[in-house]
This record gives sequence, C-alpha cells and structure tokens, in this order.
Amino acid sequence: MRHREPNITIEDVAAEASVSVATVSRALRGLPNVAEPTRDRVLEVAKRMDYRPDPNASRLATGRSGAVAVAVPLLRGWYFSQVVAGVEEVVKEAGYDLLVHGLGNDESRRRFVAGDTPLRNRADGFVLVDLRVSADEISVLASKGIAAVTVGFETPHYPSVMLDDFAVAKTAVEYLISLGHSRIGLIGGISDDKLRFVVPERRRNGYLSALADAGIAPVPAFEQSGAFSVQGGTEAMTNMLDNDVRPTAVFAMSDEMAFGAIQVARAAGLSVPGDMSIMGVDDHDLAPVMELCTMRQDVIENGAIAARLLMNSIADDSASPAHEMADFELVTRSTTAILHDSGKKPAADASSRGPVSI
Amino acid sequence: MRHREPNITIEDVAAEASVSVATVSRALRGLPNVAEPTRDRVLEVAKRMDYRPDPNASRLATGRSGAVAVAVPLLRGWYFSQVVAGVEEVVKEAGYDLLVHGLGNDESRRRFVAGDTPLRNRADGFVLVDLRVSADEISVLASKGIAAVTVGFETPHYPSVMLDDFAVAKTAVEYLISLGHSRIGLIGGISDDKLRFVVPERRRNGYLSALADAGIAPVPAFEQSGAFSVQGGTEAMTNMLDNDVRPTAVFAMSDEMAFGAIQVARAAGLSVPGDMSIMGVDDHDLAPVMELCTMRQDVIENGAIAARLLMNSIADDSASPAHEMADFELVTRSTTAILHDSGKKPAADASSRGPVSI
DNA sequence: ATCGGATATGTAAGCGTTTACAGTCGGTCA
DNA sequence: TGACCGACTGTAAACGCTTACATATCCGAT
Repeated sequence: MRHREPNITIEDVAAEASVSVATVSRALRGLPNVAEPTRDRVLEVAKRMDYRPDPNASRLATGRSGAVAVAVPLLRGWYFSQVVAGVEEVVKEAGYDLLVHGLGNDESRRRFVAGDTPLRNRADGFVLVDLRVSADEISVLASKGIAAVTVGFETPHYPSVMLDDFAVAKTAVEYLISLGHSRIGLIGGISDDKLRFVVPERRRNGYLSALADAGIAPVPAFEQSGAFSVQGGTEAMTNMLDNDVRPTAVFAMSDEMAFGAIQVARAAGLSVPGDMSIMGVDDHDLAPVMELCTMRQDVIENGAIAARLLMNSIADDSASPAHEMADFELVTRSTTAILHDSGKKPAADASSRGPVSI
Repeated sequence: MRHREPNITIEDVAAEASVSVATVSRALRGLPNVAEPTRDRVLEVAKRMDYRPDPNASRLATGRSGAVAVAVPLLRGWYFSQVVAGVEEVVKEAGYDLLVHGLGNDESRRRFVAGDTPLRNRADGFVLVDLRVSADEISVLASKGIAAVTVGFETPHYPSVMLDDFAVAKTAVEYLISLGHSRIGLIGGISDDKLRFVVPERRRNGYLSALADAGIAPVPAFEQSGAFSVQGGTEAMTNMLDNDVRPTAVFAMSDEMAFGAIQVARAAGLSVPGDMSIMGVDDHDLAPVMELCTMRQDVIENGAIAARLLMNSIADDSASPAHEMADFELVTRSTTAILHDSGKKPAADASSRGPVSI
C-alpha cells in the first residue's frame, strides 16, 4: 500500500547544484566559508528537491542525538503531564526532539538509573522527575558522563528545580492553625509510596514543624497515606474518618488527594469547610472549580525551567549545577474556614491569594 | 565536570571475543547461524564490557529508527495526556522509543502534515491525535510512505480508533430528554475551535438528531462554544445564563467543560441538578468526585489500541487500514435529575450520592 | 575418496552525514 | 614579480552498525 521511495541524499543535492557534498553541508548549516551565490544556489536546490537530511546519519557523524528524554514515574498523573508539557515547549523551541519514558515500576526505575536503559545513547540529556533513587544511584549516571537535570529532588551532581516542600507544607498548616484548627490531619505518601522520593518526607516535616511551633502534639492516626492520587485521597479520608477523634482540618500533599478527600468527607455527611477544612498543593486546573484552598505552584513553568537548565548543561557542562527553587503561594478558597466553634466568620482576608515569600 | 569517555564499539567486543563484528552483531540480535558456544561467549563478553550498541549507527544501517512519534494539539490537556500514556505503554513494551510532539498552533500543525516537520525521518510511525487536517493533507503524508494511525478522526489511508461521537452525543441527549428535559443546551467546540477537527461537529449532529427525534426544535442560543477546557466551559455557561430563556439541562462535549459549567451555574445560585442537569463526556478522573453524569470512554485504552494498530502497520503495511470503534457507556451520576417541575423525585437510580453544594 | 550441502564465520561494502585536510584562485605586499 | 594569505571548494576518512556475499568446516551420502 505505502511504499518508501528512496530518499534524496545530500549527494543528490550536491550533484544538482554542481558542488561537493561538503559545500552543501556547510551551506545548509549556515557555516562560514561559503560564497553567497553558492549558498543561495544550494539552498534553492535543496528546497526545490525537498531535501531532508537524515537525522540518523548526522547523529552518527556528530555523536549528538539532538534529543532530550524526560523520565517520569507515570504519565497519566496530572502533575507529571504538566511537567512534560513544560519541558516539551522549551525543548522543541531549541530544536530538540523529546523522548518520553514512563518508569512504571521499581524494576524499570532501578534499571534506568543503573544506566541499563533503552534510552542510553538516545538522548543528549535527561530530565528526571521525582525519581525515587538514591544519591549513589544518580552518581552512577553522572559518572557515565550523562547530562541530566532533576525535578522535585536534588543531587550534588546535577542542576535541579524543586519546591521548598518544607516551607510549602509549613505555610499551609500554619494557615490552618491561624484559622483556629489544632486537630489537623495529613494526607501524603508515607509508607509504601512508590512514586515520590523525598517530597512526602519534606512536606511531612513542614507539617510537623508547624504543629510544633504552635505547641500542638502530633497525632499519628491523623497521618494517612494517599498515594498522590484521587483514589488514594478517598482512602486516606476514609481511614481518617474511622478514628474515634477526627481532625477538623486536613492538609493533603496534592490537590488530587484533596479532591478525593473532599468527596469522601461530603459523602459522609460532613460539610466542607463547615465541619472540616481541606487544603491541597498544586493549584490543579480544577482547584478553582472545586473551590479548593491550595498551595499554588506553576508546574508547567517548573518543567520549562528544568528544560532550560538542561539545555545549558548540554551546551556547557563545566558550570557547577544550579539549584532553582520554584515559586509558590497560598491561594485561599472556600474549602477552608475558621474553626466553627470559635464562633467567628470564615477566612478574614477574603481577597484570596496572599502572595507568600519563600 | 562530566566528560564523555569513548564508547565501547562492536569492534571492541569482537576483538575481545576473538570473532568478527558480523558474528557479534548476529549473536547479540539472536540471529541464526551462530554456534551456541560462540553466542554464549559473545554475550558474556558484551555484558562484561557493558557494551551498548549505538542506536544511531544501527538506525543508519537499517533505515529504521525504532521510534514512534505521537502528535497532539496540546500536551497539558487531560484527554491528550491520557492518550499519550496509553500509547507509551504499548510502544515501550514493543521496544520502541516514544517521541512526543505538541502541535500548539495552526502553523506548526500545517507544517506537520505538509511533511515539513522536524519529525520527518525520526520515527517509523506516527500517532496523530485529533488533528484538524483535511483528508488531502493526510494523503500527502500517506504518499510519502509514512506509517501512521489516527485517533479521534479517520481517513481512508490510515488505521484509526475513534469514538462514535454521533452515538455518544445522541445517547446523552436522549437520556436528558428521558428525564423530562426539552430545553437542552450544548457546550462544544463550534466556531473557531483550534483543537478538534470533526469531533465537535459529529457530537453536535448527535445532539441535533436526538432533539429532532423527540420533536424538539433546536435553539441556536443554547449552543455555546467551550474550547474543550475548564475555562471554556465557564465562559460557555456564562453566555448560556445570559439568555432570556435558559436551558434546564446542558450536554457538554467533555467533562472538563462540564466542570467549568457546573462551577458557573452554582456560582450563579443555580442548583445542579435541581435547577439544571449537566452531563459531560470522558469520565475524567474527577468525574466521580464531582458526581458528574457522563459518557465514559477509556482514553488510555484507546491510545493503546492505536499504538497496537500502528505497530502492526509498521510490521506489515500491506493490510488495508482497520478502523476501530471505541467503547462508551452512559454513567449516571447526580449532576442530572428529572426535570423538577415534573413533580417527581431526582434521578431514579439514587444509588449515587446527593448533589454537592459548594 | 569425493562431492553436495548445511552450518558457521569472516570480509567488506554500504547507510548519509560531518569535518580535517588539501587544494585552487585571486589578490596583496614587499 | 613571486611569495603569501585569505576565502572558497573539494576529497576522503571517519562515525558504528548491518548484511550480502565469500569462505571455511564438518557431515553424511555416493
């Protein structure tokens, strides 16, 4: 049905333009030492013949692949798809291809960082998103001379962009405390989290720190794992409500978990925020629709920043790795309210979104 | 900082194993005509030396790139990220790389289908998702001998997987009619939709057909464009509510638009579904949370099906293109209810949860 | 013993670029 | 005027694989 006609090569163009292939190559790539008339003629001929350089040949010759790979734990999650979108934008702009690789399970993740990946040699650089790998493992990558940048965690070897998770969580919980809450639950990725590495731990520390500062003793039963998914959020809230004593507010480490939690709370007859305040992290597309109070970060932009760092690193790997901190801000919406038995009205600064400094 | 040490080549392995490069190549790829002991030795040596064939070299030699590219209008949307996830799964399984390309604007889209793309020659096949391109343009692609499969639309040239959009819309609207509604709005991508091709038109036809069958005259003002985004959904509903006469039910062509519509309706003081029933399409991750009544489709699975069709097509391009129809089903949830002035109780199958007030 | 034919291995010619190096050709400068 | 220089162009050797073809080896059959 379809049939592949022989492609036009640089030689065909050279013959047609009556020059050597070297000249064609130079002319096409804008290199110096090509007379203007010659260059014009070559360009014209190449265009007329609809010549496309074979990327594989030039990759072989140059040793560069002109591609960047992004590795994420899973592709279907909101967070990761946003990161990929951000990366893609700048990578494409820079003329690189974007390879996407989902690291679905521990095995593929392990092999990936061991350098035992199909991607080896296929990309000039990697964007590693929230990989749960040890510093040791990353240094293996680094020792193989592979350019990379990390998102959501940092290593000494590579540039990174990440959120100040501690501050994000602390800010959120402090806000809840300021509303009068003291029984505050946490939904995160605590025990057997397969996806995130240090993120849950850092956010938990921020949570604990805010409690400590307010002199509130942490309640173990208030901490539930939610696997960073809507589904996980529902399970976490279900467990939370099973307790004898329930929290009056919950901080979820992601909006998706918060969504699930809201659903379960309301289904159980609780009013949100009347009986329970709920916060998330991300400012998901649907956070405004759900009126979810959250800690905003611009995930797409973070992906873009990471990609730019990577491009720089590919161009010049001598610089010492830059570690960027992503912006965040508290966005107050109506899933949080002043603890009702305190008798006051809901959240004072109704103007919403007070910027937060890092 | 990092420095690229010379890679191990097939020649190094050959020397170490005291055989020719041809034998190494055959042994490593499991080709016949290699004595068992020889093969074992080569394998052992290759492993010991941590040899990785350079993909570019083998691509150049074979003419195959071992990669598949997926082109989507935009990466950050829920629908497209799900398709990509589905595609990635089977593509990776088959040992191919996945190239992702966002076709953000008309210009890049035009150039893409004109074959004037950086992706040309970079992939053995393409998955084209919801591209707004004419049959003519696609046939240009086909005439260049490029393997491809389409998602969301179909052409004579390529295999495809798509939803029966007409039936989906008609089923949805018939359901609303069965609940007693006759003033039924439509939120879709009508006029200047940059993203979808025929999908909005087909769904609109299903909508119109359902109305016609019920003897209901269509009201132009009930049709609003929503750009297939949450944001667009809010705008569409805003316009809808500006009319003198308001619909009592709305069918949105996607869940995301439905979410936006729900928000606006509730913000305007309307009860959903008390004053207005709303339906969507997709069964988005958050549809259960929002209790959204919707037409479910398994987007990830559709992406996977498309990828399988593509793999087949790459392996054997002689078969005439298969056109798969994706499954769908009506999922009743509590954003729809029997028209209240008909005096009956809300949606019969009350197995689901009550309306969510914000 | 000799031959035919598997089976196993090696040789070398691509694949389509890039790029170091070697010309060529005017013109400039002593 | 002859050496030299600079701008331009061409030649050909990589790049690291795959694979058609040639060769070598070992059998059993004649």
